Amino acid sequence: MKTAEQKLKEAGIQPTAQRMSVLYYLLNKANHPTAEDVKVWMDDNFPKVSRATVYNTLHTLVKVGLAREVRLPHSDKVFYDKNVTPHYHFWDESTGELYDIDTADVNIEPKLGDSFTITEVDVVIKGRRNQ
Amino acid sequence: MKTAEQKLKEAGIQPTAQRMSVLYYLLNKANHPTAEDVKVWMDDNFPKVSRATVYNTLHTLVKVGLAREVRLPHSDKVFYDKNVTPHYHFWDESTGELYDIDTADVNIEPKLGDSFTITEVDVVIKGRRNQ
DNA sequence: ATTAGTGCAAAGGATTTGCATAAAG
DNA sequence: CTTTATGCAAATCCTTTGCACTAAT
Repeated sequence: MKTAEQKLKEAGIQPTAQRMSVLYYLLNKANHPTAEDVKVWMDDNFPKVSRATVYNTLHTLVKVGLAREVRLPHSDKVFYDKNVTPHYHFWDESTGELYDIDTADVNIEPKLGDSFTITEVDVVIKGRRNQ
Repeated sequence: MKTAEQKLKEAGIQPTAQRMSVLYYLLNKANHPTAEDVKVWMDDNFPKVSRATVYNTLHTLVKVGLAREVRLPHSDKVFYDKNVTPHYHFWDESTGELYDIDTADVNIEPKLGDSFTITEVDVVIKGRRNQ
C-alpha cells in the first residue's frame, strides 16, 4: 500500500508535511470530510496549519486526481472523497453517514433520446442503514 | 389554470403582493431560479422587495409545498423548483441549463440488500443537449 | 389588539483572495 | 535566485437573524 508521500510524488507535486498529513487523514482516517473536518483534525494532529493551506491542499489534491469534490442534496458544504473512481453515494438520513455505492449495485438506464448526450450520472440515495 | 393567488390561498397562506409575484415568477417565468435570480427579477418587476422577504417567501413556498429546494453537484447555490413531484434533473454543462427528467425516463434498480432502506433517490445527469 | 408579513442592516458560515514570509528546487 | 508553498487577515458570496414597522385578521 502506497504512502501519502508516495502518492503525492507520483502525482507530481511536492510532498510537503501539510499535504502528507491532509492526504493521510483523507485516505486513512476520514469518511467524506469537509474542509472544516480536515482543519479540525489537522489542529489536533499537526503542529500548525492555516485554513488557507487546508483549502489550497484540498484543491490541489482534486486537481492532481487524488481526491474529488462532492456536493450533496442535504448540505451546502463541499465534501472531499478519496474515491476518485465512478461511484454513487448513500446518505443515511438518521446518522448523517455517507457510504459509497458501487456503480454495479445500481442499474441505471436513462432513456433520454438522441437530443441528450450524457457525460456523467450522479446518484445519491437517501435512507437508513438498518439495525 | 390556477393563479398564483389561488395557489397561495389553497396552501393556507396569505396571498401578499410579494408572494404572488415571487410565485408567478417561479411558475411562469423562471427555470430553477436561485434566490438571487428571484431578487433580480423582483427588482425589475415589483415596486420593492427586500432580500429577506425573498428568502422568507421561498422558504414559505417550500414549507407549504409549492416549491422545492434543489442542491446540485455543479454549484453551491440553492435552486428553487416549481415541480414538487418526484423527478430527476439534467444539467447541460455547456449552457448551464437545467431540465427536469421524468422518473419514468430513467430506470433505476438499486440492489443494496436488506441492510439499507431507501426513502429517496436523487439523480442528476450531466451532459449536453444536442443541436 | 394580536398575529403575520415585510424591510433593513447587521451577523453568520463557508470559501476565496492578496500579500508577505518561508521553504524547496 | 526563482519558483512553489504556507500563513494570516481581509474580503466575498450566500444566507440567516434581530428588530422595528406595517398590514391583516
